[in-house]
Amino acid sequence: MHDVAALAGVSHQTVSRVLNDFAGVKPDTRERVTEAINALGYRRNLAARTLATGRSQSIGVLAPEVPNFGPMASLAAVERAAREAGFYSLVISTTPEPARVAEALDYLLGKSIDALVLMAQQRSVVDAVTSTAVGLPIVYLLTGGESSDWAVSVDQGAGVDIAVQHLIDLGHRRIQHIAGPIDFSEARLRRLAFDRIVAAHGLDSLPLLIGDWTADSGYAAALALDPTATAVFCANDQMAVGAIHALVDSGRRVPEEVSVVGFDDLPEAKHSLPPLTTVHQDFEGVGHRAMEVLLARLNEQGCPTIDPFVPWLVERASTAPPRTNHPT
Amino acid sequence: MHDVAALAGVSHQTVSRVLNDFAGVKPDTRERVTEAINALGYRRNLAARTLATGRSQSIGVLAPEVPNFGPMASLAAVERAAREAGFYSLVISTTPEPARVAEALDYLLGKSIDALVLMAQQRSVVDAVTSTAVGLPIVYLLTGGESSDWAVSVDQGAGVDIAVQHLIDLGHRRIQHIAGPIDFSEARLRRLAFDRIVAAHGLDSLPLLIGDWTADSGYAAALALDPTATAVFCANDQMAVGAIHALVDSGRRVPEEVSVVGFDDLPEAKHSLPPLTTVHQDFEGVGHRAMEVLLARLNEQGCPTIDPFVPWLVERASTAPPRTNHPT
DNA sequence: CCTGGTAATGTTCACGGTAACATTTGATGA
DNA sequence: TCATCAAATGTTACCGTGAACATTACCAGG
Repeated sequence: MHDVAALAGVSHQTVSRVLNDFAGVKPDTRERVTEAINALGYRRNLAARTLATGRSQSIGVLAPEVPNFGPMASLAAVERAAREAGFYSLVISTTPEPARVAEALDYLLGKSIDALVLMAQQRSVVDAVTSTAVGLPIVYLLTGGESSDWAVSVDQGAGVDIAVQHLIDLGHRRIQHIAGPIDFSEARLRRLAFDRIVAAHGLDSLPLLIGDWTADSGYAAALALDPTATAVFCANDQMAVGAIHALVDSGRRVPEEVSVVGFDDLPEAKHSLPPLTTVHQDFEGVGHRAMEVLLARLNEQGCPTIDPFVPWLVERASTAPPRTNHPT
Repeated sequence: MHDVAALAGVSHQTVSRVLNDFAGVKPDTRERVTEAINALGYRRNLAARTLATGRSQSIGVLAPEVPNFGPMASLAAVERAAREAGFYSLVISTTPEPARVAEALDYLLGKSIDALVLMAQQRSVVDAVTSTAVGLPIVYLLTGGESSDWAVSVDQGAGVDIAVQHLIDLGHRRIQHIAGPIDFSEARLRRLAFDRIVAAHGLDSLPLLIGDWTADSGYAAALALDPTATAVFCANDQMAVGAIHALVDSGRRVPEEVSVVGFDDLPEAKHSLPPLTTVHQDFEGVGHRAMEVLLARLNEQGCPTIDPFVPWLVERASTAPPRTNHPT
């Protein structure tokens, strides 16, 4: 910066003023400085800037390490919104072990982040962070609405309700659930909601199947499907795709013999065969909203209520009335 | 740090030595300092450290903004390998416009990154970077092997060859290609390789169809498929899935009437109906190798040859001999 | 012509670490 | 006992920027 100042014949502070768009710099001075900057290919040192100001103009994002479509879409939206607001995002992905979370958090705090977006699918991650983080605005994402303050979330219960209600409306009474890993908040919430609505309608309770979000695990789980079940509600689309494959492999037709519902509405869901009936979540909306909330918080504007996003049903060909109940 | 030093009754420099694991600190002094650190919840300021040392112990990663599975998998591998080597990764994703790329690069350089991993799917991005970046070790990823120096890549030509050869071996002679966006190096390379092998075998050249990597675009492209084509080679799995959907929708059976081959071998490819014959790429391997190369470069160890990864064919049910050529 | 005031610019210091060098401490052997 | 030397620790300067304050330039009005 001093080189630039020397070349432009001004002090380094004037250069700083030009860089930061301060008023009160004569146009021709400004131009001389700009020229010098370009001539020298000067680029300001952000570490020094951060050190001097105490702020880094960047928000930390603690993200899950497993790159699933949903979190990635939300993450991308967060990053875009951050950039549009003049912030850079410092993303660090971590597995949910407390030690790893603490380490990641240490790094982010050491980098003087101005705020934190916590994309935590597991309760343990939230706990690890809340026990550490201090004096920073935080917004929670993907927690399934468990922590109420400053949490942007999708109403999982509502999503499950419309999906299962759809099956019930079609006439299904033996519906089985393939859940995600139980340590995931979303998996737990979906499972609880499923149990609740099944009980509310007095349907038979079939054994719970558990997968790990992958299509492979959905395939494996569906092989163990109750032979009398006429419908499967899968906790995500990938498992649903795997389940359909398993059902077809074992000679059961979808949707004629077994209906399958997914959750997420991945871009590929509509091109699966049969096209997958599923619950649409606005991943990008969640990410975008999270940044809105965070910015409001940074500007000290109170943000009283954060309504959860309400997902909706996308009805496709993987669901149909059960044969057994409604013979043609 | 001075507070810590005061509490432990030593100088700040001794604290620094403890933090950096320097030899020559008496065990009990070290312990006192450690205690003081914990007592005060002290965390060192990385901006100051970076400013003082000139290095940030972090490598910048310029990644594409569209979160496709492949790049994401490679990215995750890069991050993991970086962390294992004691580096943090500073990921910034950008669209390919030169201005945006330059901006992203500016940010990374301003952050004093020690090296750069460039995940560039488009030539324009590579150009924008090479015209700017100076004095930094760079490794190129996903460029399809176009820039020869320090580029880690998958041999696209080999992948296309095995895929198309497979179709030819089955007896297909009218094979159409659904390519990705032509500004993507990978799309271009696959298309060129396809043209080459088709010409080499003297097969008929059918009109080129172009998609944008999405299943939707694959669906749209396949609707325009040549009626006489007996096989489609798609530049990625998502478009292949969309293509199968379109073919089935228009009453053509897969693989009985039309064979479909994809590229990438996404985790879901094997659960598509019919399971997708495709070319497997080792995305994680590429990411991992990129970091190996980068570390070797940082340590001034010459890294003479970087062999491209060779993809392989995964044969599944979406391909079969053509009916017309080999009537049963 | 001088005064007052504002716009433009310059000077100094601090941010929180690390590196280089300076100093103190403590053990060893003549 | 003291010289010697290495180990342990302390002191000082500096990294590149921005904030606060100091200064200079310039203009208008009495």
